[in-house]
Amino acid sequence: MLIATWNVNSIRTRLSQIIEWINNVNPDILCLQETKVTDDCFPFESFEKLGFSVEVYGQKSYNGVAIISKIKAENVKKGFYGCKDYGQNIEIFQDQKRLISADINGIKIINVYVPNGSSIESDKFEYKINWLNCLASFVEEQEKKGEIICLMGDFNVAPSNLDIHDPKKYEGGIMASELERNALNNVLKERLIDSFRIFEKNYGHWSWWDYRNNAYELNKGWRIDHIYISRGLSSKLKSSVIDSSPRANLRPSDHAPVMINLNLDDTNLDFFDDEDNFLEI
DNA sequence: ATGGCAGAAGCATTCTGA
Repeated sequence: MLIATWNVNSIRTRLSQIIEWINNVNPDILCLQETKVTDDCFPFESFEKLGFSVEVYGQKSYNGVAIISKIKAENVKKGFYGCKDYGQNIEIFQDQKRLISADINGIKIINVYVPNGSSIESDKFEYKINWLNCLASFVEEQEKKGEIICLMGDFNVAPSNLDIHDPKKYEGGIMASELERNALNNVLKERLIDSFRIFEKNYGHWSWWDYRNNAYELNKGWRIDHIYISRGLSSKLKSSVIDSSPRANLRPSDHAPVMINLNLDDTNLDFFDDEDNFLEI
């Protein structure tokens, strides 16, 4: 089963590119961020005529998330709920449509568009940290219920300096600060694994390139789009890749899709064989 | 160091993104 995430930076502007990508890659689940449309304007038919079901949680101009899936999503929930450890009222997050979750194939799919935060000094930065803390509580509750989780999306955080083309230049700044990394690690704890880092340990793999300064042509990128999976799913994980090819399109999104392949059929796939040390991360 | 680019709203220019 192929599961993908892609910040498309406007579903309407990117629609033909997304359809082309689906036809090439044939994902089973595609989580989108920054759709930038109200739900009544979402182009449902373009996906439904390809046999996908569509769940959306959008707003005008900003944010917006969607789950496109071959198997119909069950128990679809829009926004945070049940964040018991989070002290503040979750109502403050409801006006920004940044999270949608659903059950597909026995997996709790959680699709997030984490706030950017603007700059460390900004009020938006505080909002970002609070949002991540609320997400930590949300994931905690899901885990307590015994859910097997696949948490993916645009996190707007580079987990380590290996995930930034010039870590010295951006050290301590937005998407690279210790506060953000700690907040992200508090979401993951020991329960969720960065699927990409199971296979690739080295510097030099990006999911986002700034539109400015020829960043894509110069390959000056960041890895800020992630797919995190429950440890219990790790034995099913066959691959995790960033498909940078759509970033070379005319009028591209500034983000590339990221995807994993899960082998849900073969329950005997041994993840800890003699050659591999995948979980030593 | 600064501004560079892109999208939406809406029709000039501002806001936001990362």
